[in-house]
Formats: sequence, structure tokens, C-alpha cells
Amino acid sequence: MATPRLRFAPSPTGYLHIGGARTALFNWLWARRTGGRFILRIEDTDQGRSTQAAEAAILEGLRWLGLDWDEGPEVGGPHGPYFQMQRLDLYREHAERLRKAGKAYACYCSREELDAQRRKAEAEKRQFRYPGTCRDKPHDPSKPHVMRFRMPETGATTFQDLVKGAITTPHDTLQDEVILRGDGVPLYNFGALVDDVTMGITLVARGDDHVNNTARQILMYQALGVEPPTFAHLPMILGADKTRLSKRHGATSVTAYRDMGYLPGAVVNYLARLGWSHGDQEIFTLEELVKDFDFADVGATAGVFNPDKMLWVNHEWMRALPEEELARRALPHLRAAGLDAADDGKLRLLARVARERARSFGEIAQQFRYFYAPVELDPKARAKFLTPESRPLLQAVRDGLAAMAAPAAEGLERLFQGVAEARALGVGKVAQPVRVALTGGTASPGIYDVVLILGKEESLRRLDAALRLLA
RNA sequence: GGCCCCUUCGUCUAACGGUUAGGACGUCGGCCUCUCACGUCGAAAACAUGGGUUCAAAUCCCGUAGGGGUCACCA
Repeated sequence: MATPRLRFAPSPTGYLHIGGARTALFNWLWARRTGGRFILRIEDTDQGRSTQAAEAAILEGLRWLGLDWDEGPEVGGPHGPYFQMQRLDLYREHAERLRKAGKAYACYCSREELDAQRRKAEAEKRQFRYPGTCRDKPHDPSKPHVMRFRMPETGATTFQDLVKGAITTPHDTLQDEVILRGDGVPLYNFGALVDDVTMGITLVARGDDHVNNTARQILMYQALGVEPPTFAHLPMILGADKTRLSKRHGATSVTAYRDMGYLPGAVVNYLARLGWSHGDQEIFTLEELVKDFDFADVGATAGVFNPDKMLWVNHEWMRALPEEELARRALPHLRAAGLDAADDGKLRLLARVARERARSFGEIAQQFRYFYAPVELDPKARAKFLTPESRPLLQAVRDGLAAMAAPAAEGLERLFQGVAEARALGVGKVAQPVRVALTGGTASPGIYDVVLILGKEESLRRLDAALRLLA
């Protein structure tokens, strides 16, 4: 069998969103699993909405996710160019072939005439379909025209969708649709098809908003005398309210997740599991996905994007990272939060304790500000724990710490226990006021860790500041 | 409205005629504990509905309801 060839063909009208990323991922996974090729093609025929910036954003998103393409923009390939606007000759040639074979014809109806007919049909509550006005008119290339495909009027087309099974479309629901605009730019159904033919695409996996296009395209493949590819239509991704995922639902661009401190592998992992499953397994490395992915295991139902679960997946991935890498990756997010962090021992200590407590790098920067910024005392915490009764405890811890040459966890534990036992208190009675003094709040990593991360000098400064408040 | 597709816990899903309908996120509770988190133990939580077929149906068939997609010189 020939080498599988799959493609992702976004139109550059916006950033790479979650849904597009998953479509790209499934194509990529299958190409990698089968030893096939993954082709990236830019469908920029909507000249009103296509932008250079969107194109760049899409490439950036794919790269961040690690979905590399074998042929396409910036890498080239034997079937280029990979931009539709640079392939207009190809579409014209194929349309002409269809016309000469009697499978397509020039239509001279004006937009105005058609619009009027459409409105009339609407007013009469009739389904409008192009009536075939120009079907048998003699060809006159000198007059302005679009090209239409001659659809069969009877019968039906059935194809086997890899995820949805058999899908049948009666031909009488189809119309002679426009394949080439007046300016020679193809419409989606034709442009994508000609590209898929000329690029040798063997499997088309795309959003299921395209199921209704598939029969028409198959008919065109047949008219061209080309074997159609296999199709796999992927269910949509919905927001929490079960409507199509959009900006209203929060972050929908993959780069937004990069900026919030998600690991690309975790995003890929989550996206793969949205609509696809492999037994009870939740966490997959990229290698495992490549090994296990199959369109046969993709569900037929639309799925709701669940940010909570994605955070959980990300957390699992973060916990699997070596400490040094965790620290290294956290650094830019701390800096972005305006914190003066460096890739040093302090950051590595922080990484160790942050790993269990933060589910993204963004959360690390949020949650552990106080290690790098001045203490902001939470009023409630202050009122509850920085009390006159706690003063001697803070003083005792302060003095004990000051007396330590090089604080370590065991020494600190002895110190806190000693202070508590001397007053017949639990360690918690000592730890909480100290925690508030050092972090400003009542929730933090273990108090000995906090002291160690802050360092002896800074810890003393903060304890002194708290003592001054109580003086 | 026509055509097409879909329907298992709140959410993602497993089940491929015989299971106490399993797992995961989230939620709630116990334990652990210097707080928080982690961990751990446990709980609540689903086969849309009506008919068939079958010894047996979440699984197969038909209908109904609900949801979605699509009906352009957009993609």
C-alpha cells in the first residue's frame, strides 16, 4: 500500500484554536504512527479574512505543540506551493478538464439575479437550489462567468467514515455548485479537493462540519477519474454550555495555554483524550499516543472542553519533570509576573515544593509571589495570628533562627518543637504566626521549607517586621 | 424547514448480547498533618424515551423526543 499522506489545512483567519489543534494532532498522530507524511497547507482563498499574522500564529501554535510537518510552509516539499493562492493555475486546469468532459460548465448568471431568486424562494418558503439555468448554454469565455459542477440529479452517494460509519447523501439534495469564482479563485470544496488530489492525500481527517461536503467532493473525485481518499470526521469541541467553543468560553488559542504556563505535552495529552480513548489510561506521552492512536477509537459525539481536567493533566506532567527543568521552565513565568527570580538554588528549592501545589507555571508565579516580593499581610490572617500572645513565640523563633549558623530542616524542626514544648503548645501554634509573618497568609508550603527558601537573613527580616508590628 | 449526524454519572469516557454498568476530572466526607497542597480510604453520581428482535439488550432494528451540523461567487 502507498505511504499514507495526511494534511492539516487551516485557513489563516485567526489563531490556532483548540479545535484546530486537535484536528492537526489526530492527523499528525496517524501520519507518525503509520510512517506516513504530514502535510501543512494554507487555505488562504478567503482573501478578505486571511492575514499574514494569523498564518504566523498558526505555525507558531503547531510548533509549540510539537506537531512538525513534513511538507508545507517554510519547509517546502515536492507538491508545493503549499498556499492555495499560489495554486490558481491548478484549479483552473482541473475545472477546464471537468468542463471539457461535460462535468462542469460556465454559469453567466449574475450575483444579483441569483440573490433575487434566492429571496423569492425564501419568501415562498421554498428550498432554493440553483435551477441549472446555464447548464446547456454554449461556452463563451469572453463573458464574465463562474464555473459550476454538474451534480447528478438522482441516486445517492455513500461513503464509510472512519469515525461515523456509513453516511449516505441523496443526490437530489445537492445542487450544481460553484467551484471557481468569477476571478478564478476556487471555492472550498473544489480548492481543497484539487489540492488533496494533486498532493496525493490518502486520508482526510477534518471537523465534522464538513460531512455534508463529502459526498459532493466524492462526486468530483469520480468526475476527475481519481480514487477518493478515506474520510474521518471529527466531532466538534464544545464549551461548558454545550455551544461551539468560542472566546466567550475563555482561552481557546493554544498559545494562550503556553502563556499561562502549560506544558505542550500536557495540552496534547488532554486534547487527545477529548474524543479519543485507550482503555482507562489518562496520561500519555507523545510516544504512547503515536503508538496507540487510531481513528477507530475516536468517539462520534461532540465533547465539552473541560479546563479543570486539563489543569489536572498539566499537573501530572509537571510532577513528572526533573526539578531542574521545572525550575528552568518556571523562571520566565516568574519574570513575566514581575518577580526578580533567577535560575538558582532558591528557585530549585521552590520548584521542589511548588510541584505538588501548583498545577501550572502560571499558578506557581501567582501562588509564590511572596518568595520574591515583599510580604503583603492578609488582614484576616494578621488579626488571627499576629496577636500579643504570639509575640513571645515569634521572638523565640527569631532568636533561635538567629543563633543558627546554617539552618537546615532538622534544626528548624527542633527549634519549632522546642519553642512549642516549652509552653506546652502544639507546633501548629508556633508555625501559623510564623507563616503569616513570613508569607503574609495562612496557606503555604511547610514552614521549614519556607524558611529555607527565604533564607536565614530574609526570614529574620520578616520576623522582625512582624515583631515591630506587635511592639 | 430539507438533508446529514449524535444521545452512558455535572464533564471526558469504558462496555463491542450475559458486568453489582468500570475508570478519570470535578464534588462531598474520613485519614494523614504546622497551614495549604500531595497522598490515601470512602461516598453521591449515568445507559434520553417508547416499541420490537432475543433465553438474555446500554449494546441489534424501528419510532419519538432532544441536541448539533449544513444548506454562499465563506472555510
